[in-house]
Amino acid sequence: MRVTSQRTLILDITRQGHLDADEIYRRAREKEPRLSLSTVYRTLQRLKRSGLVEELHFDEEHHHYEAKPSAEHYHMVCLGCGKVIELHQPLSDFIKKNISEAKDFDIVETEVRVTGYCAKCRQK
Amino acid sequence: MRVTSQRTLILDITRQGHLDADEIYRRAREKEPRLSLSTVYRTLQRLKRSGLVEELHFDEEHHHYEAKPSAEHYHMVCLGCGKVIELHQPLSDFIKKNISEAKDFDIVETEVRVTGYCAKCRQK
DNA sequence: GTTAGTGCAAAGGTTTTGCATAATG
DNA sequence: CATTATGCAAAACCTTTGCACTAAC
Repeated sequence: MRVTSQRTLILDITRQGHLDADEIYRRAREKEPRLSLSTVYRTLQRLKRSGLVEELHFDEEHHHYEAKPSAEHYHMVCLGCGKVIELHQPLSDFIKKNISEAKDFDIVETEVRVTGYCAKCRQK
Repeated sequence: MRVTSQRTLILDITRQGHLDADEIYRRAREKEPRLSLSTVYRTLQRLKRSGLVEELHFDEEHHHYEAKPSAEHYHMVCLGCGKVIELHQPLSDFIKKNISEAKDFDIVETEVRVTGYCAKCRQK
């Protein structure tokens, strides 16, 4: 896998949080205006396969991406305002113990997505 | 919300497992050949909002849907063969206790998606 | 130099929308 | 009968692909 300026840039941007492909594209073009959207998609796929980037599935029609974080965390999506809150409670130990033993399954990744209402939206 | 033959049919099919919109469409047309794909999409959205149907996010580019099950369960997706295994271990109690207290968040739904390799694919 | 990656434009697939028609309560 | 849902066709949207060109190793 070759190191190109585009790949470095995209991976860097991916560290800014959970962004969708188009947002990554827009931010990347500020630094490298000739970058194409296809390269963004191709690169994200590659980074995902090589395990550097995680693909997230919120409730919207498209995916979001973020650099695979060193510290395990999950996401809560508010149905009221769309805000995404990061969850730093580790769950994977619990899930792994509970599941992989019982099911003989080799877990590579765990995504936990909780939807509901945040404190502010609950009041309304 | 009106009860129409299309809605009843779609909700019924949704009970056959986690299906994508197109598969639901194909199965539904066997019984009601004049049904349109737009109705399938519109109906799934409505059923989702009213809480009767759950939208699942596997690794593919499109969503899957299933009737909200009475018994809590989650999904393991095998990266080797694509098989989806249902997980009947309840996690939500653990998650709720761990999360909603700490974060003041009102949980409506929890999706847990585990990816990895099933017993067969692990051997290869 | 050979191979892999990029940009561009075009195609592919899925989902949404506008509008006239049909069906529900 | 008023209102909501449907079917159809077209549009919108996101993502992928083919190909000639460029850059990395």
